[in-house]
Amino acid sequence: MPKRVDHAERRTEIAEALVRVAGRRGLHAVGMRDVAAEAGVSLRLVQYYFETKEQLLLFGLRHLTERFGERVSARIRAAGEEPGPRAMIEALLTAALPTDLESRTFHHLYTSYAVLAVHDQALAAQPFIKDPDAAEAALVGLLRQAQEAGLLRRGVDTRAEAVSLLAMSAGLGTSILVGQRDPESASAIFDYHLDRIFSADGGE
Amino acid sequence: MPKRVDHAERRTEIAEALVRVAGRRGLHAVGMRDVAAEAGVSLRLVQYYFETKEQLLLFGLRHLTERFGERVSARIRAAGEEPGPRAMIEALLTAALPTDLESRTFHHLYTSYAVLAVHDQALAAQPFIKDPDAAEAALVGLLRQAQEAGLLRRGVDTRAEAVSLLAMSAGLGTSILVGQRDPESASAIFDYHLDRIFSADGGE
DNA sequence: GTCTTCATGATACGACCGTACCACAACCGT
DNA sequence: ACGGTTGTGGTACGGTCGTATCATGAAGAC
Repeated sequence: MPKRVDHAERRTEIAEALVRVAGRRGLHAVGMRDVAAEAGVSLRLVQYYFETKEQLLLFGLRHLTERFGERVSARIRAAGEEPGPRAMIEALLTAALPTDLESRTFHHLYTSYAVLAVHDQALAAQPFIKDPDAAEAALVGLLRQAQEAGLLRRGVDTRAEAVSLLAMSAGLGTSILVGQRDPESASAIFDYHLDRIFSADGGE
Repeated sequence: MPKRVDHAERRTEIAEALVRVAGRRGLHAVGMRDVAAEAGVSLRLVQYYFETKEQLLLFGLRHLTERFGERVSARIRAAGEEPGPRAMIEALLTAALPTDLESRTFHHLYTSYAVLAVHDQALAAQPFIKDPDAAEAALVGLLRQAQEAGLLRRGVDTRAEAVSLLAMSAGLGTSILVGQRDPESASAIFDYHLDRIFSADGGE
């Protein structure tokens, strides 16, 4: 059986098994044996491709964020052939909400990692900083673009609005996750603010 | 030594030990033995006052939220003898930010509990719903009050603004917690929105 | 003054977890 | 052809964790 194997691919499969089982039972409840069983390989192999559990977790986090970033990008592209800035912003914000299983899992695990990162400097060095900064930059870019096109009301601070909308997205996402709020009401909140930011004649 | 002892008081002491050690090392890394050592009692006693670890965690969460609720209330009362609605709202929002050790611990542990609650129905039944709803109601009340006093700009939706501000508070809090943002910039965001919500002549 | 109940200590148990070790089969380079 | 590297399985080890058990001293009840 042992033919040469693509390590990167195997690591990805195992990382996806980690994400699946962690999404089902919670990251705190996941052991190497669970990941091995979910991936359909032996415990030894998980050890083989990831020397230690910490490395597995790190790789899992990176994989999770990459996959979700791609998903959000795809959603934005799917927002229309020639989407206006407002539609793109709305797509960006709602794509980040935990609506279906995949986005729920992402929110759940990303938050789990964030909590761990508070006391684990290896995790703290991971994309908790870089990744949201990229989202913020993208959102600021979209708002600036809309502003220069004259679509925004007077007095709008694009940076402050971008930060606010992303913080709201995170906060509302957690509320949805724990069942306090539903996705529709969160979307309504976004609409409220985009109505406020964009001119009445619409950015669509 | 064994004189009669106040169970409630003892449970509170142990719960505070739990909060302290969980704040230092993370909730996931806390065992009964750690709590016992932190509280200066034997492992057996922790078992005695809390039959099981789950009960300890539940009680710890309740204690944490109660204490923090009192803290926020105190901050609001301290916002001035006869504070305007805007000052009270600002106090409410900034008091919830993780600025010092206690508020950082609160944010950290509350988030930890929220993550656990995703798959633990005993935790899901805890104040994750009730507590933020109370905060939302309070904030809506303050905004309505300001609106009726003519302090708000036209077109402000008090419910939507309350939900947004609280979601922002949660989102910004997490950003601060993981070191992505500092408390001052978060306060600036609140100022930006309160400037927008309140009339130019000020609600102060 | 006994006797029950409360509070506390020490320690043992069983399970699980991450990691390490050992063995071996299959492939590749030479 | 063959020796060394690579991939894989099985399993054992040491530690920790939550919980259970046993024992016992001190305090209140009657």
